[in-house]
Amino acid sequence: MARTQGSHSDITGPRIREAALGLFARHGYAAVSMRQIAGEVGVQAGALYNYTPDKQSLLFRLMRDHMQDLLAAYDDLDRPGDPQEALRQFVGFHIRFHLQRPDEVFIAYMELRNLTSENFTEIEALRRLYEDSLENILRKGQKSGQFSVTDTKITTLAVIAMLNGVITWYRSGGRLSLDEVEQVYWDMVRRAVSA
Amino acid sequence: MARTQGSHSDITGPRIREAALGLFARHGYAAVSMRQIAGEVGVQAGALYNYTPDKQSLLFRLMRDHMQDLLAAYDDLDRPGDPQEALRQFVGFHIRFHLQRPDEVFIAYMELRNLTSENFTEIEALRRLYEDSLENILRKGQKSGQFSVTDTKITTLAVIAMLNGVITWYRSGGRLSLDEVEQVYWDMVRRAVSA
DNA sequence: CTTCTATCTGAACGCCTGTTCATATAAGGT
DNA sequence: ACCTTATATGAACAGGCGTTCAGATAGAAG
Repeated sequence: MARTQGSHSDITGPRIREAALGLFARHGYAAVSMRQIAGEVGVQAGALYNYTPDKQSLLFRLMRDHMQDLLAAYDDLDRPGDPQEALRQFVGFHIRFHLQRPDEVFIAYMELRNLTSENFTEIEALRRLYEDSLENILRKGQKSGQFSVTDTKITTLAVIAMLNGVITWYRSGGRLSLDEVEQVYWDMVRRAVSA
Repeated sequence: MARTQGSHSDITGPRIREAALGLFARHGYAAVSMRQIAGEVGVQAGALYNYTPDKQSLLFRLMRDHMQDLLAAYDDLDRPGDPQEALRQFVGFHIRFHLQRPDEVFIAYMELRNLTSENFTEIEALRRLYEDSLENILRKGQKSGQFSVTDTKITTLAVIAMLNGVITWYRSGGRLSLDEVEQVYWDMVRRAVSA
């Protein structure tokens, strides 16, 4: 049979992306086959090629869309002028945004090496944009004397690495609430950079 | 031909592990074939099975040996009694040890999901041991009033995540020396936990 | 009711996978 | 010089891979 009931492009497309997202996150890009993805959607492997030119593009688009969503969401915020407040906002935003999308985040930094070099370059550029927004906050605070950081670039990477750690252990309904987690991390970040 | 000149068990064995280490780190466990590893060593794929029962064991032993080396190296240190000094030592040790073994470190946290569940459990236990040694320092400092951390477990994970970040960007001969990097990170960690 | 077209199937393509094993050979011991 | 044994080859196995495509079908359009 073909074109089974209720099965349309605008339904199958997202379902393929969701299935790929979950499987890539759980088992890794290289370990997941197109047939597995198709199986999860309930379709034959050939049908996937109505929605992606190939497996690589499937991965790339997941990562690109995620990075673009991240940048757009951060851009949408009303950013405080005060560096300390801006940093606090960044920490909260980063934690919450990433905890809402564990699979995307996992893929975005685990599967970089499985991108072709052109695709890697593009994703790296997006990531750099995001890091720059944190670095700008740190530079502003350094200039105003509110922060004291030896090297804004390293501090940026260190802070983001620290915040990313949260997704490896946080489980909703666990010992700490989201607010408490945010508070703990904010305390550490604030003290780590404050003058 | 077989048993080519100068080719012995005690040479081929390590060479296989080295080849696997580099390839797993660069391309990921799932993306590397036994034939690729054999090719790098200069033997046929079948010969690998004189040294490992299967591909999974090759990965597992690399990870287990790394974790054991890490624990042994840390245990060998003369640990200071003062929590502040102990923390400083931990930060320096962690950065230097990990920068000396970028491939092992990369594998140790990227390939966890490719371990069978028994193997995963064993590696996780070793990792926990290492994390515990940091948590003990934090707890001691908290008790003595030198540190002020809301949650020692989270702080432990946050500090390690931050320190691990260094291996993603540090290149020897780059802008900063190892000493400078250590200093920057120590400044951040110290302030992040200090009372 | 018929036609058209988007959507899917199912088989096929050539190639690669981890692993096994009979066979060959070079080194080490006597 | 011979024999043993560790070590390696190279072919084979069954199965999986990403991708393509002719053909089938269901829903939309007229």
